[in-house]
Amino acid sequence: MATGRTHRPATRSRGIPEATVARLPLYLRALTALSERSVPTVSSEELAAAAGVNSAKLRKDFSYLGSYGTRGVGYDVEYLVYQISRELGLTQDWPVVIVGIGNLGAALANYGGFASRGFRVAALIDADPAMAGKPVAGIPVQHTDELEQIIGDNGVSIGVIATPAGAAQQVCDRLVAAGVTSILNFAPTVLTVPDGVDVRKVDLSIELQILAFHEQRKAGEETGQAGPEAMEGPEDTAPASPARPTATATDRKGPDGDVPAVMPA
Amino acid sequence: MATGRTHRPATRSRGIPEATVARLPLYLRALTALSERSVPTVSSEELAAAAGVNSAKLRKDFSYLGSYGTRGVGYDVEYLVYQISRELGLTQDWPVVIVGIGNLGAALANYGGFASRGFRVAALIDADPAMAGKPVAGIPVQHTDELEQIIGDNGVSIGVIATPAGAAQQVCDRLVAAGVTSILNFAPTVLTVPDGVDVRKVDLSIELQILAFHEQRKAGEETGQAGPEAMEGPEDTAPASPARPTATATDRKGPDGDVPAVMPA
DNA sequence: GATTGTGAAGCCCTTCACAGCA
DNA sequence: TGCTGTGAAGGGCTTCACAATC
Repeated sequence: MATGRTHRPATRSRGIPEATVARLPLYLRALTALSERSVPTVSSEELAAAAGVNSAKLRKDFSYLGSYGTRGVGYDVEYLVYQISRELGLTQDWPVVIVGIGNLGAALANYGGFASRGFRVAALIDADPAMAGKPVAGIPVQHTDELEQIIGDNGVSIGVIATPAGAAQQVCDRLVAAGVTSILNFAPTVLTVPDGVDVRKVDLSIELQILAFHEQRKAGEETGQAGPEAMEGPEDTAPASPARPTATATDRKGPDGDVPAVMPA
Repeated sequence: MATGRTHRPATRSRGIPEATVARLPLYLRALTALSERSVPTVSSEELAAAAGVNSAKLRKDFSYLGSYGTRGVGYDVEYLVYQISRELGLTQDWPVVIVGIGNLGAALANYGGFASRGFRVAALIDADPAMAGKPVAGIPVQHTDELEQIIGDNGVSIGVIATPAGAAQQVCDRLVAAGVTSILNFAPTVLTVPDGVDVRKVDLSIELQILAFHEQRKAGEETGQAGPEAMEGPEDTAPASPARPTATATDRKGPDGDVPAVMPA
C-alpha cells in the first residue's frame, strides 16, 4: 500500500475494520460502473471479481455495514451504492483545498475522480506569486497568504499537500491551525500533527521501491539464484559496499550467507 | 494504504514480511537524511521517530534483514543505508517507462525521487501524436506505436501507467506482452495480469474517500452523534435514499437503528 | 548503563465452511 | 436450489518485555 495511516492506527471505527473501510471505495467504483450499465443486482462473486478481491472477504465486509443482500439473489446495485456512499460520508459535500500547484497539484485539480465522489475543489493555493490568478482546471490559483482566510470562509476540513518536501510541514501546520483535520500528503515527508488530525500519505517513489524489491527477486529466481544477496556486491554503477563498522569474527548473522564479492552477469 | 498488492498477496518474500518490505523505503529515506547530515549512528528509538513508526516494530523489521545493529550503541547509518538499498534492489539501475503523459505523467517524469533511488526514466510514451517529440522533463515523448520497441531495446521491466481509465488495461496488456513484469497503476481500474506480474495501485480518490469516512465520524462525535447513520438521510444536495428493494418487516438488521428521515443541522 | 534482537502474547484480518434464508 | 451472512479456524503483524550484548 502506498499509504500510511497516522491517526487511529488500529482502532475500529464504529465496529468497521480499517481494512474494510479501505476497500469500500473499491466496491463503490465497481458498483457505480454496474449502475451505469443499469445492472439491477449483482452476486458477491461477480462484484468481488470486478473489485479484484475474493468473495468471502466482500461478504464479510458488507456484513459490517448490515444485511444489505438477499440470499439466493445477491445485492441490489442502487441500494448498495447508496449505503456505501452514506457510510463513507460521500452523500455530503466535502470542500477540499490543494496546496502546491506544480505538476502534481495541477494533475490533482484536473482529476475527475474527485468531483464525482462528493469532493469539491474549493481552492488552489501556491506560494509562487507569479501563479496567483492563473487558472488551473478552471480555478484561479490563490496565494499562500490567503490560506487561513480560504479555509475559514469555505469550512474546509480536508487539505491536500502537493508541495515540495521542504514546505510540507509548514503548510501542514498552517492548515491544521486554520481548522483542517484531515490531510492527504503527497510530499515525501513524515508530517507531525496533533491528536485528532488524520494524515494519509501517498508516496510515489515508495511504491516503485516495493516493486523493485519483488522484481529483483524474480530476476534472482530466473537465474537460479536465491535472492538479492546472490545478486549484489560491488557494482560498476553503485558505490562499493561500506565495510561493516566494528566488524568482528562472530557478528553479521544475516539470514543467509555472507556478502559475496562478485556480481554475476 | 494507498495501495493494493495483486501478486504474492500473503507470501513472505524470502522470509521478509510484506509489511516490512513496505516500510523499508521509509527507513531508507530517514537514513538518507541522517547520512546527509553526517550523523554516524542512530538508535532504533530515534530512527523510528524520524520514520514515523514505533521502535519495537523497527527493530523487528531490521531483524529480518540480519543483525545490523550494535547493542548499547545503535545502527551505523551508512552501513544500514547500503544494506536496505541492497535488499530493495536499489543498488542496480531500473529503467522505467511512463505511459500517459498528461498532468500526472508529467508530474511523475519530473519527480526527483525516482532518479535518486536507482530508477531511471527510460522513456515517456503517449498516444497523442501531437505530443510526440515534445520534451517533458527533458525527455522527448514517444508515440505508443513504439512501445514494444522501447521496452525491448531498454530492457524495461517496470512500467508506470498514468493513462485515463479506459486505456489502462490495453496499455497494461501491451506492456506485459513486451516483457514488463511490474506495473505501477495510477488509473482507476482493476488491472488483470497473468501470474508472475506484479501490480501496485495508487488511487488518489480512494485516499480521499477514506479520509472522508473518518472526517464524518469526527463531525458526528462533535455534535454528540454516534456515527454516520445519525448524520445521513435525504439531503438537499444528495439524491434521496433509494427505497430498500423487496423490503419486508423483518429485514434490514443493520448494526444500529434504521434509516432516520431527517438530517440534523 | 544503554540498546539491540527476539520469543511470546495478543490483535486484527482473512479464509473456510456451512447454517440460514429467499 | 442458490447465495448471503457469520461463527470458527488460521495466519500474519504488532507489541510487549526481557535476555543478550556492547
